[in-house]
Amino acid sequence: MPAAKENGAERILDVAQSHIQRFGYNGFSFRDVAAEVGMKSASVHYHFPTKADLGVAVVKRYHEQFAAALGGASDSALSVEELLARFANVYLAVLNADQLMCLCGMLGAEVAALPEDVATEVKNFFSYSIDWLTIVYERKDQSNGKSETMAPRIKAQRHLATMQGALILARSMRDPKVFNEIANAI
Amino acid sequence: MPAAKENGAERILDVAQSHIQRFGYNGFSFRDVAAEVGMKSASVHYHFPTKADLGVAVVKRYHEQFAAALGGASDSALSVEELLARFANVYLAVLNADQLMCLCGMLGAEVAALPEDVATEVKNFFSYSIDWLTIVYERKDQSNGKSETMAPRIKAQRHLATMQGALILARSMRDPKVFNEIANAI
DNA sequence: GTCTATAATTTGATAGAC
DNA sequence: GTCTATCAAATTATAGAC
Repeated sequence: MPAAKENGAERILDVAQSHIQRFGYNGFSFRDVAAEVGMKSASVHYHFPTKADLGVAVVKRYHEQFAAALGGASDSALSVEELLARFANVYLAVLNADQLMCLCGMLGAEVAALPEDVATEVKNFFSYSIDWLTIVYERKDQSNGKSETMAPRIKAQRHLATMQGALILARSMRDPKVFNEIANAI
Repeated sequence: MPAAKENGAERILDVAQSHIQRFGYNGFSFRDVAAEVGMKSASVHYHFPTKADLGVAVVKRYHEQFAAALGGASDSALSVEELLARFANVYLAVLNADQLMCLCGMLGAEVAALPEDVATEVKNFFSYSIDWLTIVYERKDQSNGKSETMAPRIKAQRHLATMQGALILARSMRDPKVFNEIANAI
């Protein structure tokens, strides 16, 4: 959520994130970002010396914002259904923004082409997401008494995979409804 | 499946496909492909004048090979379970090859950065995949009598999304097991 | 912090010899 | 069908003035 007044570094992060979500890590340049922010590429290098530095900063900030939007998974004030709905809504906000991929869904696909620092941050984001969902599914299993055959962590992985794939499908089919249909089907 | 003896165009398609699956459309160059094939970039341009031409050819061939490996979805000699297992096995072969993305999963993420011709072929591939899975889920609904609330097409979309997302997760986590766990959980 | 200028490399693509 | 040679543009990155 871009605040009303942002410093140069923040505006660069906003634009860089949007470009990565649209075109991928290899699909944007310092000049692209600089032009949209309203400065020259040398000024972007002042804030983020290398492209890997910029990539790492974008992913770290995204991770933090994502965690803030999700809140705690063991928050007992919310039901399991409310927590999963919140998770879906965070993804829905991403898609509706401008038919964007999840930042880390995009970078996850490209992971073999990323600087190692950036790839590590992407892994951290997914680890966090799986941990969050695992806690929710553990609570779900506890609440309904029947013995579950599938481990909560596997359910969490499947849940996350379905959301990421739904974003790819919706974009590829050029039909945002596809995401909603899949998200509601989970 | 690269045959023992291939002409220049086929070898180029093999290498280009592998590079796209690893690094994405913006992550490979004519020179990269030429070097691995053992020729010069000008020779690649002889076979595929533009990068978009090469991209379209790669996706079309992938689509054909995928369809051949899947076979007919209404093939009554196979059970619904066998058909879904076959679908999963085609994806598994992709991942095991060398921790690759599905070609169209990668291109689907990058769709906003693709030439329109290539984006159209990606959409065709996903339309085909959803149609194939929809037929299988229709048969499944017919065989077990209970009234289903979720339309077969929605189930098909969800199934496909989960497979694509599972490839992203497995690569990002650098753990191929993740794909198997998710695929078995469907 | 932002600029101009520029270096060093890579990229997609073409011309023309063999 | 493949090569050498080359081009024009774009890319990441740096040096130094303001």
